[in-house]
Amino acid sequence: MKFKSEKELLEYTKDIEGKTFKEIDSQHLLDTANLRRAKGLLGHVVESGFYKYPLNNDSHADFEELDIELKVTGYVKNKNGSLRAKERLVLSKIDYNQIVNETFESSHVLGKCKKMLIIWYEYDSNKEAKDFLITHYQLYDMENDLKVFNNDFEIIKNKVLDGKAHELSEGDTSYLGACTKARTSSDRTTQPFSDILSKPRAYSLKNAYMTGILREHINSKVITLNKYNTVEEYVKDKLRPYFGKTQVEILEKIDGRKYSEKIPKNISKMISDELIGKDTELPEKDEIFSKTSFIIKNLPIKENGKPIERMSFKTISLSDFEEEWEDSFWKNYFEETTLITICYQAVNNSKNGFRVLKNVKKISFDEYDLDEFKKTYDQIKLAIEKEDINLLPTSANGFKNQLLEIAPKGVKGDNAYENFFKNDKTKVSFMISKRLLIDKLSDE
DNA sequence: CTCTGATCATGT
DNA sequence: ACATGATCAGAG
Repeated sequence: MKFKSEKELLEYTKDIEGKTFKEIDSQHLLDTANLRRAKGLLGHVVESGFYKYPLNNDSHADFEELDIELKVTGYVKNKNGSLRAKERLVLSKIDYNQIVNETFESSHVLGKCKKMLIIWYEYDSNKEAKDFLITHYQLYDMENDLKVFNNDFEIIKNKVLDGKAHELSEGDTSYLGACTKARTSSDRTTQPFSDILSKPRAYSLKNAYMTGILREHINSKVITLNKYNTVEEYVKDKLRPYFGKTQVEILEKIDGRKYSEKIPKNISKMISDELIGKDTELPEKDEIFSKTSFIIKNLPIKENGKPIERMSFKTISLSDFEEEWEDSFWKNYFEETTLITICYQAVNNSKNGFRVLKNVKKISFDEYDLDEFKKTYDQIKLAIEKEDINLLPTSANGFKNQLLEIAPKGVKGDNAYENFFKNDKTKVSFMISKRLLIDKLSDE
């Protein structure tokens, strides 16, 4: 079937809403396939069954005459009813040897994926794939976020130019990710400015971005112009007037109160909440926040720039460890998230409250980090399996060169590690080790 | 000092 | 009432 115009294509596509894959599978692809791991199969079903296209693997856009690429992707319903993309959307492969000669405007990925018809279905772990329900479709155009894409593209390109393709991480960028794409985990490829072999990667629209555009589509929200290319840029902009000032000075400037006596323990957090915004308010402040996964962090550092503390993350619960690492929440979390770290320097070993706003650092995790984190994850699985507190990878009890630790959390009188094994009373969280932080902060 | 379990202040 | 982000504080 050929379409003469976008309008015609969209008109035809209307009928797909409300259908399950089984209902449109006129080529009976679902009958023979062994589901579950058959990636891309649902896309093929839509392509051949609904649009009556012969299956192709060439590099042309699916609706070639319109330069529109077809993408079929899932979302899940959160407990509170909101929707969230199930996965990142993988675009074309990154050719490390080519990217260095490209701009985003001239790139292969933009050529193929600038406009996409995205078909959304509701993923439901209790259903078989053939029964997933298609509920939305949208014509998506990268043009709307071109500034951010350009910036992301340059970040990826620059890493390759620096001979650091092997250090790429999805957390490096805002919307356009460089996700791993290998047939096997040992698959490696060359890069132009280093002899180190690198994991093959593909461009992707990051999970948080997909969630952003889905929600935008459903709420038909008016697109607010976004002023910033990265969260880091936003944060630096907001903090600009305060660099070189102490925490107490900054807070006094903001709220007019004096803090000479008792310093609130969370003074850095009070400042970042006020100047940058509380996490829940951020999506309204700038579009960049509703389409990226990031965390604003505060960190005290010494005069030599090294961290004074480890960095903590939210609590972990038993159910987080049911999956294998590859499919786990935490792998995805560390893979995709960017930590925007506001550093306060302890000049003359000054105490909390009297440290000076020094800089803002971006931290993301690469393959090496994730492989190390896996060890911690697997160790926790083991501890759970054996129900043995002593096996938990704490910093004291863990293994050598551990980058991800677990640490207690809670209130006075808690017995944190004991509680971890009682699902409903989690009192344990992840912390990344100082060693890793030192490494991350000294980058550049 | 560093290490590491414990605890605080606040938000939801 | 409990999770979160972050610092505190005793041991060594």
